[in-house]
Amino acid sequence: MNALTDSAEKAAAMRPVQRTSVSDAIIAQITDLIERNVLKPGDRLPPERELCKRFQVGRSSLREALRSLSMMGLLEGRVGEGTFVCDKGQYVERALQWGFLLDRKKLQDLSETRMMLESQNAYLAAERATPADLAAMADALAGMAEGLADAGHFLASDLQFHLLIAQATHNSILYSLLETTRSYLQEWIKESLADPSLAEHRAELSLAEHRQILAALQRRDAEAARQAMAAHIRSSSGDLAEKVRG
Amino acid sequence: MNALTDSAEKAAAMRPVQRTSVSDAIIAQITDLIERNVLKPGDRLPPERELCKRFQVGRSSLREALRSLSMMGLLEGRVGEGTFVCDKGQYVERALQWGFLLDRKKLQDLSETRMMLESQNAYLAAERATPADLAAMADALAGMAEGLADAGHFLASDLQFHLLIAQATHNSILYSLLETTRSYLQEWIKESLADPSLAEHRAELSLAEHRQILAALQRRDAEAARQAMAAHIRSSSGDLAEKVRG
DNA sequence: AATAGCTAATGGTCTGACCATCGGCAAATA
DNA sequence: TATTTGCCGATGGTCAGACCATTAGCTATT
Repeated sequence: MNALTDSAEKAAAMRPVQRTSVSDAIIAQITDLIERNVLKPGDRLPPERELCKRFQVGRSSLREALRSLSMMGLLEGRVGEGTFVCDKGQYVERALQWGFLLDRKKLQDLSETRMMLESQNAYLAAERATPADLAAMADALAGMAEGLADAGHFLASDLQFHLLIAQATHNSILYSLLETTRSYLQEWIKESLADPSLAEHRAELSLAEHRQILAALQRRDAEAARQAMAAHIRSSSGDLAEKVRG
Repeated sequence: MNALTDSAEKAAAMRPVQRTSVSDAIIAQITDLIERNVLKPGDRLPPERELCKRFQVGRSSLREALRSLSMMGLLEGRVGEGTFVCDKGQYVERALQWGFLLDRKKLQDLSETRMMLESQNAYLAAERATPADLAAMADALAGMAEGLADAGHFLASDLQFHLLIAQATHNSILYSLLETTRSYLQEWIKESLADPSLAEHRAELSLAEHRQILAALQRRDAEAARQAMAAHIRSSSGDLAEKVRG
């Protein structure tokens, strides 16, 4: 054995050297620029070939960095136009999305999660919704009433109503989570309403349930809003659950 | 004006073509393989040059894909050895790198989201926890009691207790969400406990609160469990909230 | 005035090359 | 024999140059 490897003190004294990859360095720089607001949302970056000269790196390394930043939702590349800073500051939201990207297929779990998010959002929205928020919800509800015959129109207004509630919480993360879970379930929701025998009855019932929710929100009755939303999801996902099991 | 552009029907009939980039296609394929567990954590991918032949793409595109996957914490490249599939835990570590992107509003939102997840998980856990789950929680609680003096030990057991509750919901998505939100807040939680003047008092208080939660879970009293958890989070995040505002 | 065609700029992709590092093996060494 | 040293092939990391598809903006034609 070497004497050095035996000496815990000396071994501790020399740490592994810091080996930073070129791409990581570029990522760090650009991220820093965005964070310090030197690069503002919507701004256009210099062309790749010029960035190569500035950073003194090859185009491969630069592109790997830009690609990663695009994947994180910080940048967006458009052919023939340039590379732009994204306006949506969805850093965290995007990351949370990755979190359960791997074990989807758990429709049941997802449905339960959605129910919890929706009802809790209703609770918070009752406390925080501005008059403008409530007005927008009323509009969406009117849209649903108009679209009773048109499934597409009805569903769009339905979705909008739920998203408006999430928006009224004024919590971007809760909104993003609901949006994501909802988007995963959207396919099945569509299918369940595609059945013409159920559609009409369900649409009317759904409309009534939404009215109750909105009424609770307008009364600022958080607990009632939560329960109304929970009841709505339960009733509307009943067919869905059967479909999943069948 | 062209007649076609005036015709809403015909315009609606032809949608924009789907232009999928090569890298995105590779990312989708590899992600899918990992999801379906064909590629297990620790597995080694074929060399880049061979992947190029298999995917029939250039090395640039392949590397941009691998780079993005590495950035998301799914893969890890080691020079001279190969590219390996990460276990899911490594993802959090990478994600923390972006922790500084959190502004105050986001931090508050995240904290609120966590509170909602924790309390709702407690509710569900009260209904579903198995005897084994409850025993594990009791162990974690004992660990906290042991570590009253050792902040590191205490915090570890604390975290474990909360994760065990999430696990007891037997809902993988809720667990994953809580795990992620928690990991983001972990460093701030650490900071707030780092203040020695507060630490001792808070630790004892925290222990008592955890005992109440566990008691509610053992009684299968879902509502009590939720409220106990909510109270705990409120009390333990009080200092945190002040730190954020200051 | 509107349209079609041209041109330059730009991101996307491919190829081939070189480098630094790592694992393993054989030769040299004690 | 056991350990160390040096070498070699494989592999990820990086670079440079080229070509392609798309886009915006300009120009000439109608």
